[in-house]
Amino acid sequence: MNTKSIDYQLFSHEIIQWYRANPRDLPWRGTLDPYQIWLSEIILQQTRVAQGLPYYYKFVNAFPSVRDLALASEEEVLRLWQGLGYYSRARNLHACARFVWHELDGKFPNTYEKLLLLKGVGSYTAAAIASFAFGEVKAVVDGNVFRVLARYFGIETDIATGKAKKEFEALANRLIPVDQPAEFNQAMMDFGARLCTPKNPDCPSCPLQQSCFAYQQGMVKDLPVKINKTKIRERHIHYYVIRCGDKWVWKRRAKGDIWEGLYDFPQVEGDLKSEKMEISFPESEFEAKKIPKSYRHILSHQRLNAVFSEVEVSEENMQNLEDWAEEQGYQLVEEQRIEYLAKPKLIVNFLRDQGF
DNA sequence: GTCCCGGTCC
DNA sequence: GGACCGGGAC
Repeated sequence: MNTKSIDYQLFSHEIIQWYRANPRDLPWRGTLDPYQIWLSEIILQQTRVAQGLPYYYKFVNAFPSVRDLALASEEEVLRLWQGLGYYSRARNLHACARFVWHELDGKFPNTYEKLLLLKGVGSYTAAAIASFAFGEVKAVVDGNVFRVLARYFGIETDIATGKAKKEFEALANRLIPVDQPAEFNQAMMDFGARLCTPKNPDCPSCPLQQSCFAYQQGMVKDLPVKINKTKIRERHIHYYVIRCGDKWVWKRRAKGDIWEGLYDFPQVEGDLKSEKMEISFPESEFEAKKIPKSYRHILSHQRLNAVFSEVEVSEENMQNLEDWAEEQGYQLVEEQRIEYLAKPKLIVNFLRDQGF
């Protein structure tokens, strides 16, 4: 860190001044309702505002209060979350709403420490709710804050480490003014999202340029330091789309893999993109028709290569199919109910190509 | 296509 | 520290 004496007040003052002139107009700002603030923060975890915004509207519309969310089913919540990714957020959101409604008399915890005990609420989200809804003096540290502080103060600690988390939280909590914690937190995030951006930050119009370590040292593009060592796993999946009459065979994905709780199809997975990945039916031989188009679906840590085969089962084999599905833990779903299943993006894309 | 972005949990 | 998603910039 820059060891020259640090003017904490100058930094905080300038950030807040900048924010007052350049606030983002977001629907959850201006409310003090912890439910709406919590909802927006969970949706925005790992998600850009532009992507999260339509989901925020869908959710406040469908579930205007924590009670409405608590009384919904998990399937309903997952379906509304469909396409947003990181589905554990939706499962935790629902579990948390139930907890608040049934165990806490519908009242959100009102301190940072108590908020931290909620599922899906970590240090960032707890600080956000505590400061925005309850005026607690607790600094948020998200990706924006890491970047702004690393650049301005010249901190070279790898932000992927636990050490960095402690270090940046300590610094942010020294910077946050006791008389306007919420405004400071909003300001830091907006400043990082709109001016001090990851690529091509707008240094020429930055009010902190003169005292910014990175700018003065020509290190803006080198900070923050983030050592990415996530290795990407390649997977090959052969999906079987099995139909009988107007019923389709679906599989609810289990714990311990991607897309937990969402629906896709019976599948076989192989190391190579072998044509040999075949699903085994009990007795009858059903013909699988390969769909020519293959799909590549990229996650942060996996590359999925998916192919699909269609299996048309004649109606006289319905009972046979039902028995087999039951035994395998699959579900038969009528065609008109498919749109209500929560499905991964890959499956939504596939269905779209099939005309659904 | 390739690279980059981001909170919480286990 | 690694697993968890999808989209946007280039």
